[in-house]
Amino acid sequence: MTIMSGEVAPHEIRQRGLRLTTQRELVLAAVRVLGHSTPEEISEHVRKQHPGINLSTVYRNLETLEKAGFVVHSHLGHGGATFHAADEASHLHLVCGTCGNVSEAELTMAADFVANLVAQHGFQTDITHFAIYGQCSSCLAK
Amino acid sequence: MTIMSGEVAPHEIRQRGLRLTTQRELVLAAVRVLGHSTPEEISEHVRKQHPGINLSTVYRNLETLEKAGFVVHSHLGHGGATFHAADEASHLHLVCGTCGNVSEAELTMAADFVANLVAQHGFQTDITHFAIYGQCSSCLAK
DNA sequence: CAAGTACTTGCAAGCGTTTTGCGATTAGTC
DNA sequence: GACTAATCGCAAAACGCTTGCAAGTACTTG
Repeated sequence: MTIMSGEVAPHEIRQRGLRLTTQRELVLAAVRVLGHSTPEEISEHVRKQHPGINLSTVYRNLETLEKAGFVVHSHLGHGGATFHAADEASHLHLVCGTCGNVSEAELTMAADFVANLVAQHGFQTDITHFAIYGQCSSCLAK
Repeated sequence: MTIMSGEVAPHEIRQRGLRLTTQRELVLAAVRVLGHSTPEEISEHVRKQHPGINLSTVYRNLETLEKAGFVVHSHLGHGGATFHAADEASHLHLVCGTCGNVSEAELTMAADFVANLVAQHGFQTDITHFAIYGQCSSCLAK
């Protein structure tokens, strides 16, 4: 098995006090394989191996897995949340309000900004959680 | 009438090519009075003067008023959008993921960050559109 | 100022997403 | 193997917002 399979070691789930179920294992594996993905996409992916899984089970497992620190969610656009593995290298999400495109930027771009907020407001920012909204270069050019 | 009433001059609506209706006038006035507010809150406020207004009318007017440049919306939390007057002094919104509190910060805090994104990605940011997510100082202290 | 037209409204229904109540099932424990 | 609490699937509901439609109204025009 390659890393891309999103392999889940059974004991890592139990180690954090969660029960190991087929559904939970597959939801975590799907998040790891898919990267940023919506609950809907995750459930579609899981259904390839476990056709019967219910969407509400996906939601409940995502919530449980997030509490246990396996996954995190962020808000990229105006729609729903997307989930990704907690240990996945994170980045900023630049959402273009005109064309809807989502591009990525290095976290270092925001380092000073984040430091400012800590220094002046005592606020510890997770800059990846919400999208950065604006206009992309190609839409600005029009 | 004081400024706090959110007074709407009839001709300012017509000047931008919109028809003047009681509902439209009251929706704009409500946004000006309430500051950041959800469509639901806006409709409740309007109903004090015009009980019959329908929520869909509020949504449609917010959309129209936004296109005409009277109001803008932003995404502060995980729920729906909030609206405020377009000419209201804008600021960053710091949303605490633990206590849910929303505080404000100066736009200047993000000036370098915004400049970076333009310089390196050609991306013109509206940093006020989505909330800045993290943990506030009092929640961090716990 | 009366008539026409395009815009706006209220209502009801619909839509996509997320949550919840509940009884049945199952994982982990003794 | 039996017990108990967690988890599951299902159905319904909640939520936030949108849309189709017929009736009503603001502005224009003659």
